Amino acid sequence: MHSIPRALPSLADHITIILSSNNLFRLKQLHQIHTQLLINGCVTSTSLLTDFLTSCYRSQKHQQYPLLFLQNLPKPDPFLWNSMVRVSIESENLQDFLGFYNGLRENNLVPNKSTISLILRSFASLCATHLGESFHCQILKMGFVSEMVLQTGLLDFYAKVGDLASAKMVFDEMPERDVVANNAMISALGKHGCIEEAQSLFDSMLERNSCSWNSMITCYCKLGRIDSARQIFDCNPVRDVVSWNAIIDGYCKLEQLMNAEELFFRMGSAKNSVTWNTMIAGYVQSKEFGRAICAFQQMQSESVKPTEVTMVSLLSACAHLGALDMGEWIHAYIRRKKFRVDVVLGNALIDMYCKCGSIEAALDVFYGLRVKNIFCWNSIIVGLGMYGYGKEAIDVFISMEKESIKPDGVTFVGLLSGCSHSGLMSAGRRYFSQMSSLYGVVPGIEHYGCMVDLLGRAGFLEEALELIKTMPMKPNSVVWGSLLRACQVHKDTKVSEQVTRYLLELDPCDGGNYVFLSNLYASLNRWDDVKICRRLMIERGVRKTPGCSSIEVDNIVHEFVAGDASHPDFTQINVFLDEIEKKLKGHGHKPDTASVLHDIDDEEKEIIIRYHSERIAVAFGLMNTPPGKAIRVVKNLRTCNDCHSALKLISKVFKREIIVRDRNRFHQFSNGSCSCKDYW
DNA sequence: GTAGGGTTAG
Repeated sequence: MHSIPRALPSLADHITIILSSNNLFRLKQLHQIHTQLLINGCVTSTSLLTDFLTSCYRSQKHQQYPLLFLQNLPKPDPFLWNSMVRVSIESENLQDFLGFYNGLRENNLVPNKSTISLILRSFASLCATHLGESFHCQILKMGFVSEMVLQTGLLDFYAKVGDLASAKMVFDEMPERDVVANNAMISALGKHGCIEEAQSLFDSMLERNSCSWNSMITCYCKLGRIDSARQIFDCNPVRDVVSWNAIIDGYCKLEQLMNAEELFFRMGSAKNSVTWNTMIAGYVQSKEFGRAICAFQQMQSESVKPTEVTMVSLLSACAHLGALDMGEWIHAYIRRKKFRVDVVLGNALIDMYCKCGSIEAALDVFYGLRVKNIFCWNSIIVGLGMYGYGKEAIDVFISMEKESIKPDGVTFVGLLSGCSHSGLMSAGRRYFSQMSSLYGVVPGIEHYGCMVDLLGRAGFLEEALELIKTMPMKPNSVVWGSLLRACQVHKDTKVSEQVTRYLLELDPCDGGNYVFLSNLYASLNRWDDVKICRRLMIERGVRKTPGCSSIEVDNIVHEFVAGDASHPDFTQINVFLDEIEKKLKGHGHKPDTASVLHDIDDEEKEIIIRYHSERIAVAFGLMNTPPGKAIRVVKNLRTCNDCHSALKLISKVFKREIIVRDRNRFHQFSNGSCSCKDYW
């Protein structure tokens, strides 16, 4: 009689202690509780138990435990089962979800309404079309037919997975439609571009709330019809913060930042975190990375709480800028604020670390992610390839296969370019031939591009040319460019001329092609052809993209454009560049001027090369960072031969690791050599 | 219910 009351508080205390100490890793204690609970016939408070089981599940160490526990209960508990179904689907773990869901059904229980809603929403966001469809059938069998909330959930599910026909069917079958259902249908129609139908449904509605208006704004924005969207925004009688956010986003998506900002500033203190996120994302989409970071600082000074979404945009900005310090700061901020690192944020971190030159940190994040989607796998495969870790990229691909993730076109771009950067000929050939036969991914022009690059670099110029001639699509300038580059590396001038003519025809506006061609002629001392090239550029109004390099020092990104003297420290940098040059010459460096466009004398050429933007950025880095700290530079173009060999030497002479991200890949210079093994 | 985020060959 009194043995149970005595056992109960101690049991509850036990759970509370474990929960509060955050120590869920003691299996022994778990078993103890488990046994006691079974003996007691589960009389502990359900909410405490729910906390306990969900914490177990979230702790990652004993994820299998809650299922075991529930299966062993003498009497099935609908609340506990429902909770676990919700927790597992919330963490986007379909396998666990199915385990709990099937367990629930096997115990003759039914999911409750809120569980069903959540499942439908999760299926929608996971695009789990088939699961959603079969779930729909089950809901019908369980007799939830006339529940308006669930029908709206179904409607929303079909809308999100892109099945407009089913959405319409659910909608038509609804005995009555409230404003919520109508709104869901409007947004479904809008997503499929059926704007006329959406508009007429909107016009026919007797009751409209702010969501109805906002859905219409979004519909027009999604179609790029910003003027119609603005009209609705302007005459919306129930304008709320969402209306503002929607229209601002519409402008951002069209890169009309001025219009977006005008509204943004007009909002004053009515801005919420979504408004800020929209604007920050807008800056990032328009490649205004610095302004994105400024906006974030302002957001903080106005005490608006940043969210996971803010972090994703900021990380993307860092990735583009190559701002590792800033990226690391954001990562620390994410940890400090205990933001949930889901697949999207996780991928943003992986991408940031990859693009900022810290592949180790990228791998850490990657392996730390419990749920990975195709984007995460692709990011890390592409990343490894960019560093010249082709073998490792293949290893990751193999484990991706083991986890039954189906590779897509991007995966193969990463894999093939990785093989190309590492000179893995046979692996590259094998994956190229397998991608359609074994994996069902039809090679696109980008995959042919990778193969041309792979073959060309390895010196199989004829085979590369043959591939271009037989490929099922018209070769573009990238493909010809790869071959041309290969011709240059292998000093083949026979194929080059033929290729260049195609190139200029295909892409008469790309300044890079002219420069390349001109340099090729220059290296052969064919100065008349150089002149023709330059004249063509002037005639066609094509300009060489100026080389631009950036380096982050103390959280500020400094940009240097080749030959540009506008940086405030320019004079000092210049003096230092002279010093570097002297030291390099002392170590036997001979300037290689082949990449200089102009027909000018050698001394002048050397000066032009010395002012290549990456050299300025590296000099600036050497001057402004403590000894031993790695120097990380991001360049918009490909590094020239001279800079490449100079940087190798600088890394040795100044005892600094230098990491340069150029247009194609990473170069890790250390103690006189480069990670690309001069194969780039 | 409405708003915000990620990978792609030279």
